[in-house]
Amino acid sequence: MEDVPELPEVESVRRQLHPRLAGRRIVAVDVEPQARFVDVGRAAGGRALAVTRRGKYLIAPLDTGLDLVMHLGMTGSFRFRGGADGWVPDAYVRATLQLDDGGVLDFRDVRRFGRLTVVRTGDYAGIATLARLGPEPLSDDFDPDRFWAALAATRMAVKPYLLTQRPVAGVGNIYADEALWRARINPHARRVGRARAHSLWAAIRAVLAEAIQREGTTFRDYRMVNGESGRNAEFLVAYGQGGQPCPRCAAPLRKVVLGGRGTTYCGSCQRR
DNA sequence: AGATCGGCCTGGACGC
DNA sequence: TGCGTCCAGGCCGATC
Repeated sequence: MEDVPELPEVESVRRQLHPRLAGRRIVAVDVEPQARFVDVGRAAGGRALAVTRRGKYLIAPLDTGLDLVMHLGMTGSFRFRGGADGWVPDAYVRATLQLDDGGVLDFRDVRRFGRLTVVRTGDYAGIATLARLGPEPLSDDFDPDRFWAALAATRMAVKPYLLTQRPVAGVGNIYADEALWRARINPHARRVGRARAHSLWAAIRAVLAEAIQREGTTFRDYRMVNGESGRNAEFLVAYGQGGQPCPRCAAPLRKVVLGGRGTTYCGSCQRR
């Protein structure tokens, strides 16, 4: 069971990172040499205008015509040194930003799946998933009929398709299982009609909005910038609940591998 | 072009 | 106790 950061976790990080980073000039950058860190040194000298989010990506536009694009991967977190939370850097700090107000921001990432990339403003062509990212689920751009059309246009099973980030941005393994359970859709389903697509559309929005209110799901690794855990884990009804009775119909929840990912669902009340 | 699959990376859980 | 093996998983790139 892994608490990989998805949209609610990344949004919770963004809300704490923005006030500390926006308006600050990045004085120096120190990254460990690694393929997943691309051109990060170019961020030095730029002033961060904001910290925004698209799907699971954090984006800090700089006043130098560049964007610092950040992805937490599986275990990534941002922490400031010298704060009230008592954070001190450990062996898992992979990158450090020095700010003009004396702030020192560490990017900690045990498994090194996180990515930091500096690109020209808005030029995401070299970041394939970001370039093809679907609409933000909690914005008006996420339209139920367009979502239905996207599901109808693929031959993939619905859950792996959600994980591609193309029909909608920011849904990962945990919230895909939760939303499919709530919409009563079997994750293997390859045909999703209009009414069911609309149910899934609503379920995705509800599941993500509730998780944001609880500042994300922490099992072990996920932390916000202030070091605190999210409070959503105890509200999960599908993910990680294999073998437990379905809260809706009491049949035991099944745990399978689908598209190479652990998947928990109710074989009784989630229909193909 | 869309779909599929292996690889990346590491600590922790598990088996003997 | 200690060692080996397996597992988790977002994204990317190669391949069909």
